[in-house]
Amino acid sequence: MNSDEAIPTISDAEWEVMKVLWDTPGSNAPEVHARLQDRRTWKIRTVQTLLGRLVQKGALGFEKNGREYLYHPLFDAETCRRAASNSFISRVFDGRLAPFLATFVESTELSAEEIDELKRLLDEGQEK
Amino acid sequence: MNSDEAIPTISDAEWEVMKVLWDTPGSNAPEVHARLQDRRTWKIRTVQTLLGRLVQKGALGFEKNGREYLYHPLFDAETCRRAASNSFISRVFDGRLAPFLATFVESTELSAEEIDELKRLLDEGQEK
DNA sequence: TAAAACTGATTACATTCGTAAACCAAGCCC
DNA sequence: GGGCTTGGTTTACGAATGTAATCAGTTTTA
Repeated sequence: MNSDEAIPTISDAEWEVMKVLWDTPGSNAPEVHARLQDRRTWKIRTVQTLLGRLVQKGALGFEKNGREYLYHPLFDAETCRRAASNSFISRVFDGRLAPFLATFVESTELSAEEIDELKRLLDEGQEK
Repeated sequence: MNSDEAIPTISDAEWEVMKVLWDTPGSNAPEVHARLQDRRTWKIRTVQTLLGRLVQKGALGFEKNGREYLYHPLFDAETCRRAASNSFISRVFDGRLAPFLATFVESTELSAEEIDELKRLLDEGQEK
């Protein structure tokens, strides 16, 4: 799994494809297409275009297996999510996490259970 | 301040302009340009284009003052940030906030002070 | 009052993105 | 063995984005 190279920028539509391949790496285009059925109404051509672009960007790799291509992520999900999060927080919240979290807390979009879970997470972080 | 209408989608570059106008609403193009000097090397033409697009999108309004236009946001910052955050979290984290926060906690990108602040925020949310 | 300076409007142009259709090669079916 | 099916490659095309240059109107200035 690559970790040194610059993490490519992944577009909205491309995220869906990446998520499928993190879940089941080594899928070919029809398989990815099938696994997106419930969320997106994309034609298989659309999925192939996205796969091709992700390969070009260096986000995906593939091996040929006979005439089919088996795609797999070149970066793990954590790495990509972290990069996207940092970029988002810095763009919208000037890099400050607290105001971001405050947005959710104040708008009561969090259940009591979620709040507990988040507090537990923070506790764990503090112990390290 | 508008709050009923659909919140427009604001692009990366446009966020910078919005942030200036939330800070000092009623600025004209040259003023916005000046306030961006430290962060961006945009020409004033670029800033004017962004202002125009934001007006078109319904994110900004303006009044004429003689020959100059004074721009002001039509949505408050909280509203826009919340919309952007929801969209981001649902795109990248399938709508679940905990994994997002875990990303930051695990990567030790948070100082002890920040963790304390976040916990305090969560406590406040819980009291409501 | 004619030129200079300031401000906004219109037009431009290359990239990226969303969404494919068209085209082509390799197996498979009869 | 010549289509039909399946899988991938190339090309397309409009909207959004980043980044302006040019044009035009107004006010100030020499």
